[in-house]
Amino acid sequence: MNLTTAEENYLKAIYHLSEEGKKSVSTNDVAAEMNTKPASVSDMLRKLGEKEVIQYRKYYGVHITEEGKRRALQTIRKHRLWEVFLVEKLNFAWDEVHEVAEELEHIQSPLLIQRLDAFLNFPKFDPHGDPIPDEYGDVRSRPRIPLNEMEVDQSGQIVAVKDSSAAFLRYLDKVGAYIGARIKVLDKVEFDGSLEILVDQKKTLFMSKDVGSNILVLQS
Amino acid sequence: MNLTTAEENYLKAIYHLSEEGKKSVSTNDVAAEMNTKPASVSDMLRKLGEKEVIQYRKYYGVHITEEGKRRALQTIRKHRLWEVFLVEKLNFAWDEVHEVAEELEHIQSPLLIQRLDAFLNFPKFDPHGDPIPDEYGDVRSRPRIPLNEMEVDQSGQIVAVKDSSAAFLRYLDKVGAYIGARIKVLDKVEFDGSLEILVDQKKTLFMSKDVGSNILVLQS
DNA sequence: AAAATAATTTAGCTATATCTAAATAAATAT
DNA sequence: ATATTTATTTAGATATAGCTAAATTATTTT
Repeated sequence: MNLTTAEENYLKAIYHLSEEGKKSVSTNDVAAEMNTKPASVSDMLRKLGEKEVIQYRKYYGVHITEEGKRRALQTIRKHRLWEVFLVEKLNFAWDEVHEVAEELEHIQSPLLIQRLDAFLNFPKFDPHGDPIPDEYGDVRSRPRIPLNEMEVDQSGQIVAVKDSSAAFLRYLDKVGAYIGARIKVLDKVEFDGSLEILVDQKKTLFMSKDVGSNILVLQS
Repeated sequence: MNLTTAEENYLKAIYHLSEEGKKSVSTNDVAAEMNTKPASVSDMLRKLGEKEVIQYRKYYGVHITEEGKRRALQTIRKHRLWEVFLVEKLNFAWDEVHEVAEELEHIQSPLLIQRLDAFLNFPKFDPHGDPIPDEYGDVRSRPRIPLNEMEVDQSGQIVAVKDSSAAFLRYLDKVGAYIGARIKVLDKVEFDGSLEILVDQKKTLFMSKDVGSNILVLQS
């Protein structure tokens, strides 16, 4: 049984919301995430329930099923592989890839994805540092902490961002930070939690606690 | 004003039918080409007429407009660039690419196509030997003749096929012919027009007149 | 020129995916 | 425990893209 593009997008949104720890995901949550109206969501939840990728009880929100999770992870896998392709092969900036990947992820061809994966040399993380699920939906994530929770003198590598809005990504680019950059915490201001960071053993960078909390670091 | 995926597909079909020399393209022709019913075509022609990519007079078929031609060629350009990508980078066989390219051609991102074009080194022909229109819809085609119209002892290179059905492409693969192969006509049987061909200065190949008429050759 | 046939269009239906407005259920506050 | 507020669903639209069956127009045959 196949899902339409719209259904795939809803399922992906429900998967992401489910991962945020809540027991169940509400109609309103989904509407906010998808930028649609709750009325449209109700209808879609009924359909997804019938297709058994979610468990839906009217008025009480939804739970994603195992089958639903599997399918959402397939879509996420495709999205992230295309992002790697766009950045590494077509020289897109990492803040330009999301929209296009959002379209590419719905192309139906298991062979295409297999070949793309091989062509890209089986990448394990996308350009934002998010892990790429394997064919079976397994994800190997790296242990990572927000930059602002590191101690002075500790070092690591930027591997992901929490807020991947275009605005934030552009900001990072501007100040010379990027996924993969090697960093060291030079100073933490006790008063406001702002940080002084050494990037790639060259540049010194000042950032607010807020910015720091949006940057995830693999410690070394 | 944008076209939907379905509208793009109809327009492409109308463009191809228009190229076959007829003055105007009929509803039935389009229905046959698109595997839909004439009733559905009537409706779509009305819409495409309103969007001014075709000129539509009820009961008298359609003419594609300049704007329509420009748009059809953009879609064809995208389709053929993706085919090159699938064959050259992802190692697809040339008889496996059509379906996937049919989906990929509808991704909306001028930047993507620009970058893909550059990544592929600005190819001028797709894996079937068909020319790739440039950004402005200009097409440079090579003069080419059907293999069965060549004389004995003449040489050339296979650059395209007329019938690009999967069955025919598989047949060619099986017998060791391919786009790009250098060939020489060793013999033509007067009785039935069948041919004896030397492929890549190594293999000898016998083929019927029918097969020969489906293979297009750039003479040298 | 009328009749028969073929091509095309229209009308009305289905399915998807959205919306607004109204109705209803659940949660919260008094 | 009742009233208010919030969340959710239902009902009824709209738009796209397809279908069948009936109606209409164009073409061909006699």
